[in-house]
Amino acid sequence: MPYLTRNAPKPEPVDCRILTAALDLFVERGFHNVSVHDVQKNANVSIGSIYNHFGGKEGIAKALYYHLLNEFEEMIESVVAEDLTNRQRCNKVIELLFEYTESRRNIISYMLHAKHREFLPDEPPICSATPFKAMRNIVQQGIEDGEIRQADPWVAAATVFGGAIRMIHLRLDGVIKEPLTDYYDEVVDCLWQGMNPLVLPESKKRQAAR
Amino acid sequence: MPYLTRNAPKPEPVDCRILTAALDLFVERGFHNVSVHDVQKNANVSIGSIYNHFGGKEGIAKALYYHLLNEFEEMIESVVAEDLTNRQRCNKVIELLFEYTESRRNIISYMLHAKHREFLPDEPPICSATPFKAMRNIVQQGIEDGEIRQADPWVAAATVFGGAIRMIHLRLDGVIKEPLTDYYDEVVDCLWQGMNPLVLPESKKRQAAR
DNA sequence: GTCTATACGCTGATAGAC
DNA sequence: GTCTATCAGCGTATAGAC
Repeated sequence: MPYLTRNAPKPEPVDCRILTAALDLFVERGFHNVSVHDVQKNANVSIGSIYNHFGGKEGIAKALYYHLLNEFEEMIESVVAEDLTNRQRCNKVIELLFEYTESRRNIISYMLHAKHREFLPDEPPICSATPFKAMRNIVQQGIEDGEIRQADPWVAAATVFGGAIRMIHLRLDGVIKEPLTDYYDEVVDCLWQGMNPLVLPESKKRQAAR
Repeated sequence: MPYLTRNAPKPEPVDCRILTAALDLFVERGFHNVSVHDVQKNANVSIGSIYNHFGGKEGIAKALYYHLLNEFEEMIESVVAEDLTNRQRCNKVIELLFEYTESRRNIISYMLHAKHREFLPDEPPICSATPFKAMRNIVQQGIEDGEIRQADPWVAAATVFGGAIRMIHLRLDGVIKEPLTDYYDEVVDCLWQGMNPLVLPESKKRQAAR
């Protein structure tokens, strides 16, 4: 199931209906503002089914989390598998994240916004989960291969993906009105070239030295 | 009250005790996992007082939000008031955000993590709030003055502050172990110079062209 | 303004028939 | 495995004394 996508089988099984309904509701209202009854109604299932399948509301959130994390991981892995430079891999990841923010908004929103500590008490935070580790690895490899500037691993990864992730947040919050894909080229340009002006006016050069 | 700081008056008034207790609890457990009784106990106040002062749990969250937003705004404004280039202002904002992530962790955490849509139904998302607007303005001014690379306003602002904000998230989640202030220099370096290696190996130049 | 005690609704969860 | 009906507990909010 590459790239977070998955052509759902025609007759959606019960599990799937529950997860889909829950995802939509969780994203729209927030985990704690959704009751099991809400999910039940939206999924056209009985409460009993929900408890049979997932053992409760937390169970749903948990399953959803691991499922999406897994799709996310496969997406990254498929990028790593391609024959690209690590810099190109970074760009590809950003491109895909932007695309999926547009086409599968709720998936991205759930993974990004959800405070997993609230329903996965002793789970490590999402930033240390494998897909994010894989993203850091790409950057790290890029540094070792001389394609990417030498820098502390955390700083490098945060710089490479931070701007894009920020754009995604702004888009999800409805602050940015245009599709993210429109911004892709400029985002990667700024990312690799830095925010220094191409030609620094003489008058500013001294002050900017700092 | 500059820079998010405020030397509290010795005998803390009731309102203040409630807000402080609520902030700590909200950050630690999440808004929905905190009951009014919890706040009451932690603040050494009665439930009645809470309802008299803030009208309920949402009222507390709301007051807290506006209060901190205000402090945040004053912090930005004080930076704008300084006699600096806009680039230096950006750096200063990042520096201060890093410092306060270390010294006043909960404030930053509340503003960054809290899903305000959940208790402020018809409030615009925080990213469009005035302090963030002010940050974008600094970048915009920098562009117009030729200190900062020409780019779409959203992209420029996201690139300038995205990496730093990402670092803050990682630090708040406990993924980064060292104080953020240790990373400041490298973060701004990467930000302004971009992630291209200073010397690109010949072998990579062709591929990296993309 | 502050407090205690109380009411009421909602929600997560279970029991038990089919 | 699926469903309906029902329970028990928590959490918000209020009433009313001080």
